[in-house]
Amino acid sequence: MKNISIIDIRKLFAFVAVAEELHFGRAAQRLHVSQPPLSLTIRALEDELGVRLLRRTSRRVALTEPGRVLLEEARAILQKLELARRRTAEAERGERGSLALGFITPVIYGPLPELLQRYRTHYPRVELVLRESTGDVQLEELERGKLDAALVAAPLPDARFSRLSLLREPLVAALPRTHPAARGKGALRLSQLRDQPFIAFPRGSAPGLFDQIVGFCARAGFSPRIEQEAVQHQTIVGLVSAGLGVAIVPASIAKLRRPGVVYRRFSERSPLVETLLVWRKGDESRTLANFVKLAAR
Amino acid sequence: MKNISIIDIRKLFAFVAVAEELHFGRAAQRLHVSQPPLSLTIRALEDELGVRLLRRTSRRVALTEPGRVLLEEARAILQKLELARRRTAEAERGERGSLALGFITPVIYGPLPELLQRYRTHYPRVELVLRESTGDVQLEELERGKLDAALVAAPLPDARFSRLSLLREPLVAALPRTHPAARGKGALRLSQLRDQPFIAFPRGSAPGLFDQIVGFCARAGFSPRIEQEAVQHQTIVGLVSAGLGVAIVPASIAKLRRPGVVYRRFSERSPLVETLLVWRKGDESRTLANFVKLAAR
DNA sequence: TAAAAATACTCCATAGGTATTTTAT
DNA sequence: ATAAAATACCTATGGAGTATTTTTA
Repeated sequence: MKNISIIDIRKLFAFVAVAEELHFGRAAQRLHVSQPPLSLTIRALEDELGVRLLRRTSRRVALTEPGRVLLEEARAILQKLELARRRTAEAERGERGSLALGFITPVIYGPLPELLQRYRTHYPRVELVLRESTGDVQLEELERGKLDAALVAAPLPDARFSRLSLLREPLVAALPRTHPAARGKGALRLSQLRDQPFIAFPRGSAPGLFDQIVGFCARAGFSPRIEQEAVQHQTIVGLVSAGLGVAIVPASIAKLRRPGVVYRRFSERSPLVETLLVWRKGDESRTLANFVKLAAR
Repeated sequence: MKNISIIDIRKLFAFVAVAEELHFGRAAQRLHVSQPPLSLTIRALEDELGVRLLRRTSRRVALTEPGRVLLEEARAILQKLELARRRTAEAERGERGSLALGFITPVIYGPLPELLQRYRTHYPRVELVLRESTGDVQLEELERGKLDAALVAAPLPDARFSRLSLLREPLVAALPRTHPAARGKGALRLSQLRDQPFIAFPRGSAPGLFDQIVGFCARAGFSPRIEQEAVQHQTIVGLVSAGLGVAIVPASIAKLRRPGVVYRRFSERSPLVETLLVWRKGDESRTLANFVKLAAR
């Protein structure tokens, strides 16, 4: 590292002082050094650049043209150095940096929007990188460091991660407005849907939730007759509104209002669908810590 | 200067190497130092910033969030340092910087425009600062360093300055189109203007030129009868076009075409009006030297 | 001749080297 | 068991000090 061809900041700092004072003695006082080493420092800088920066006589010191140019550059560089220190400190406090966050689709209708908004107002200088995908992919990306945190559905197959429960919500029925069961008031008995055509998502895209729904039906004494499959809840609700069948969805999906669709809660005790915030155990990122803290209220 | 609280560039340089290699050993090779001092350097940087920049295990090195932020800042700073060196070198060659140039009004119709254009195409990164004023003010500002060069009329009252003759031109007559002397072809005899009302500038604004004009008339056997005064040649020509009198002006003013004004050269041998480029003796500015060289063709 | 920068020298703090130990996978 | 970072210790370069000389307005 001897032969680093990079200008020494100490020399620049000294040069700025001399260029501003136009007097070696006063500049030396300002820098808390004696005058002779300061002269040597400036001389060394000039030799290094191969340029005369100051015209000196014993009566007056004046900047040359290269000196004026370097003065401007040097001031900018010194300022940038201070900025770097400040920004690094901000990053240390989790006020600057980036946070890669994965999520599964349904949380768009659940806790995600408000959480994001809250975080962005508290930490506006953190760049949020959002990635939507299925739960298994997210745990994989979390492991590899491509994500810092993820919003997924419980249960978590894996003990490698820390977790925080964000939401526990019951299942509700989504019914075409024309459906007989849509007419009633209050709670609906799940067994009423026994022989209805169901619309659901393929088990692979969210096995936990799928099993909860099927299990709920089983406890009500039937196995749902699934006639249509769609990956997105948005699509499922669309098919319901078209009268192709009924669906069982997490309660927060009811925010997805759509003409022709009626939501009703069940009189049976519904299993609770849980949304988890998960992150790598032992991850010391402060942006992450701040996000988790905000998520926990 | 011991207690400068400014981040050491060597440390930043070392950090960038480690952050890019994510391996102390390889980074040390790249920097041509051995590994132990590099570890100490990074440690010192971390202590100085009060921040952990790298998470190290004996198997892998990873950036922390503050580390990522500092890496970005550090790269920008190192780049800016190289830029500073380049720009200083450019200034040394006179390709960057500024040049303050004073001039008297008439040179706008003379050598100034082409000279400026030529200079700007050769040295586009030099900032040209132009100041218009009278000759005496310019010599004063030149002396005080507020100007680097000036275009003034000869003779120069002062031997303190270096000079270059840019233009030597004769005097011509500016006549109202309706004037009898405007009808002739070829040269005009100055003595024909003996009893005409003259329009001239006050002597104080350009004594040299004024005396040349009056002396020219004296040699033709008369003293001009000055009826109107105007400081600007533009105004003088305007008054001529209004028929208020005749004027004697440097030949380059004839470029100032105006309906109702006719210019004619004199048959008598006209004194030559000289435009000089002047600058401080011993001024070593390369921007100035380049300007002078271009002005000399 | 006087104020200010340059030169001459001395000293020590620290960058950098080598040898070795510790640590985590 | 091994690769890699940390620790320990040594050396020497160069940054900073004091005393003095040189320079020019």
